[in-house]
Amino acid sequence: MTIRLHNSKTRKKEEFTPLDPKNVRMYVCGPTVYDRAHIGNARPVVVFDTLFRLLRHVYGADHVTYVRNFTDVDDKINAKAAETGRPIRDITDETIAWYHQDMDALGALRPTHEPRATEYIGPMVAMIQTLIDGGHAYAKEGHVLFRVRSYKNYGALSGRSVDDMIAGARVEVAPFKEDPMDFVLWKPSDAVTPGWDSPWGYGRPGWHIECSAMSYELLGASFDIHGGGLDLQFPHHENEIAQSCCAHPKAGFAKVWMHNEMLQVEGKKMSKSLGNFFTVRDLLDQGYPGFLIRMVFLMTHYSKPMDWTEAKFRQAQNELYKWSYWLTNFAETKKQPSKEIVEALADDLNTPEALTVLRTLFRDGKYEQLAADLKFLGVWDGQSPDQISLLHLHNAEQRHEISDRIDSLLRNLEMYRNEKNYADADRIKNGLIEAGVSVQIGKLGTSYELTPAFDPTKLDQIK
RNA sequence: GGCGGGUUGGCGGAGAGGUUACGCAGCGGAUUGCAAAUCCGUGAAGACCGGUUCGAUUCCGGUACCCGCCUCCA
Repeated sequence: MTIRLHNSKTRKKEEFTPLDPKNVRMYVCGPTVYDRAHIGNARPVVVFDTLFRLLRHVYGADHVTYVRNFTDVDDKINAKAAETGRPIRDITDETIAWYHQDMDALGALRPTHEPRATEYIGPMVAMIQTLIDGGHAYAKEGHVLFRVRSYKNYGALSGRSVDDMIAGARVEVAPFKEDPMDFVLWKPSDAVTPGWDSPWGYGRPGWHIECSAMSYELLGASFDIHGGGLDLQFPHHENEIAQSCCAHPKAGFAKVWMHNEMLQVEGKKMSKSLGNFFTVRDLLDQGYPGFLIRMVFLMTHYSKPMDWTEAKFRQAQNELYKWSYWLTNFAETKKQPSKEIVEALADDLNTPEALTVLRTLFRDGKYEQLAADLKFLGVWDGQSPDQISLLHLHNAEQRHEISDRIDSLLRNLEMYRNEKNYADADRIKNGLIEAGVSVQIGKLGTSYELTPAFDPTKLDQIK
């Protein structure tokens, strides 16, 4: 099995060859933990979880190490602490727990390691010292700055030159900077901001150094894949490369860089002011099942901008709903994923192609394989049609009541049909259809399915 | 202003220099008391302008529009 991945660094699709097939190593930039993850935050999680699943399948579950960090020292967290009066650790612990709940719901496997930045201050300080010793960084006025001009390849990842960026003239020019593009490795803290003692005084790390330090500690100076959202390509990843490559000049740092494109909502950039901002938790609470949210993500290739729309969700729901009727016996299947689905993912994570594979399996009646492939993708894990369609019904008691009500209506419908009283039969049938219940009248009897449009309140209007 | 990406049929969305993507919706048929479901069949595209080529939606250049980053908002 050959995996091919688009490498942002070379801008080409390349054959993936692990440095060590017994230990394939991937690092993905994780969240800053100050609030619930929004829907855009979830895209890289699902994208790289899909890659994680593929790598585990190809190289073996015990031969893949996936690291995703938690940034738990950050000015947004400090601001939240100041605003609420709560200790920082409370806020970050709570947010991490939320993150786990929400991402678990999307079917994302937990990474092998989820390091917190605050637990790696020592390695960060050590790396900063190495950079200073090597002439790549300098301390000034309690700050330590990375000397961008000392790394000749700076800008290679994002296709920019230092001179072009300065011409853009939007960089902060602080008096303690030798060059406007130099960025902070360490900055001073006051009495109310979190800080640690260091050779340069009491302070806290800049944003970028944590990923360089933690990837080094957990994956080594060279590893296979580094991922994250496209928005991180510059400056974050560019700075990571500069730091890591200058601190460990003989190593290659990440071989393959992968960036997922951004997410929009109903055709617009998600923003609080447009009112199209929502969190994963908002969707889950409204009854959008996590596995369907995941399926919506898989409908668009990771390298393309993705639009979250209600219509797209409905499409995913309808499709999975249709399939789920044939999968009830295969909830526990141990069948391996099909060659076709693995090949689709191996081709630069072509998840839309993977969905086409699923449709072909369905069309050909290969239901157990369909179940196995859905499980492999993390899109379905034995959910019944009702769990896919009953959006707003969470409690079993309600469900039971509704099911009794529909059964009773169907008994009346059958009675009228036996009497050839088609007027009354149609009245009930149309009422059920109006309520979003799909009615099937066959020679052997009458049955029904709840469609995604099901609205229980409309059942009461049927006389 | 600088850099990067995108633009495919009514909608979603891929691959491939030349042969049906696929799904949804539509249309026709089988079936049905009528429907639904199912099955069979079917129309529909490649932003615009040039270039390369025997041939381009697929390669190259330009234009328009959209998006992202350059501002520690993913």
